[in-house]
Amino acid sequence: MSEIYSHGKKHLIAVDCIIFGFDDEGLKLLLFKRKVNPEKGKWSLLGGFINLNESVDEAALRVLSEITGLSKIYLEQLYTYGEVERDAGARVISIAYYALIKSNEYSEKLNKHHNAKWFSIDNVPDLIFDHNIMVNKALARLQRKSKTQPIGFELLPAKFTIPQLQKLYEAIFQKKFDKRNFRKKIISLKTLKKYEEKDKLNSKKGAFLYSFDKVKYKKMLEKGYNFEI
Amino acid sequence: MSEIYSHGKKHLIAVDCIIFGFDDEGLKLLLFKRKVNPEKGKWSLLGGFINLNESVDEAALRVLSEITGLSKIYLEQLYTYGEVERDAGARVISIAYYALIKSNEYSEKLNKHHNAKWFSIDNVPDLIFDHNIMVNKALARLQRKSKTQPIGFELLPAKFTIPQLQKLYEAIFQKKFDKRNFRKKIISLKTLKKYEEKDKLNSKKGAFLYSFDKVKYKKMLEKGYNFEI
DNA sequence: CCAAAAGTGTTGACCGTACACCCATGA
DNA sequence: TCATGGGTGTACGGTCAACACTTTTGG
Repeated sequence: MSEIYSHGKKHLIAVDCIIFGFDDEGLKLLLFKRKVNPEKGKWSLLGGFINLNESVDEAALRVLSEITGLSKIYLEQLYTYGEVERDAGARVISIAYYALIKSNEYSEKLNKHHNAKWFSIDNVPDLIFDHNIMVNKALARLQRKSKTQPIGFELLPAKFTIPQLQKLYEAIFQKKFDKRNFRKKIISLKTLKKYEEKDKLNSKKGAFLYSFDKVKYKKMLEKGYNFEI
Repeated sequence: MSEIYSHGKKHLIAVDCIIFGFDDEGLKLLLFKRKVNPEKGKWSLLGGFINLNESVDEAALRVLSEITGLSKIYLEQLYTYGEVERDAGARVISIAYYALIKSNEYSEKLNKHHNAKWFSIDNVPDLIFDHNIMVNKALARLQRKSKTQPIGFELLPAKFTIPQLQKLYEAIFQKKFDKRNFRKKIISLKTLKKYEEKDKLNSKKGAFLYSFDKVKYKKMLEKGYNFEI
């Protein structure tokens, strides 16, 4: 090893995951009751240290799948937090990731086992360290990305209705949309496939089911379409 | 220290800086000839290890100001690169930052001393490790941010002309704009202050000088203005 | 039969884009 | 006087935002 490397100081590096979910009640955040000191018993994001033989992305994926049991998760690096005193226990640099989980693929049983709980995005409790800052940044990122890319689909089941999709976007952007304009915009993207089936869970009339056409979406992205609503 | 921290493995953490500059010839990148093995003699980004007693942001700023002699630099964290084998010399996790430098405040003499050289953004050589990937991501970020925030100003002297500003935006977005539309858009933002002086370096007629009004700009950002051209 | 959610079109305002000529001046 | 870059206005088309009524059907 070149001498320059031996002069570098070594650090503890963690990953912390902001886990978003979505259901009838709106956008949710999965939080965990901390099991160790300091700050034992307080709510926190899911975290873990990075091993020597895994990449940072792999570490985030490992931590997530250990807890959720899911392997196909939308996961994206958010930001790295490196203040010296950010963690009261030791100097730890934390690389934050955010994940989007399809709630219908996630088992609620896991929560009791891990002391976890879903919180509504507009009712997030005080979290340890700088975790509230991470959550705010993740929400801002989700909003920004949703304007140009349909990542919101990652939070919905494979088949969904347009009113359901609208509720998702209203939850992400925290504002209401006109349903005629919303439908018009979504349809104009030509990336939805309509089914004959209806979902009657939320209304007597029933709403047609749609799915998302990934091939058409990729073409759309290349052309530089703007998903803004 | 809680037991959990002592189980974490420690890593070498570096910062790497993508340094942008701008002059008559266009958008530039400051690159350095590597002085150590492996890859000695190849071009690379400016980098350094993070000390135990400094935050990650502070480390990036320290590395930058050691080289450029500048202290007021626009600096923003870009992304963290954590593949196990990304650095051929050792397992190093690198936190990339990008910097915008006003070329008139930067002394060209510094370059010889540090084996550094400015490269045109559309003529970047092969760099060590994953540094080309970092550069591409930084340019994409600069483009995206420039659509909603006038960070391009960080690359210009305090007083500049509108044709100069247009050249900067054309360099960032790598495409030409209609000068009437550009001027109209920029003026409509109402964040420029016009001076009576003219700059005659680039034309016989001379172009009026402007400066950027940060107070008006901040108000604009709160209202959510779109800087897109 | 009625409550509740799904579905449907039109219009005006604004913004982005395309486009051509005159002005000032140093050489 | 002329070559060079600086400066100016208008018209079209597309996208966003506002707005109200009909349809379906389970209870």
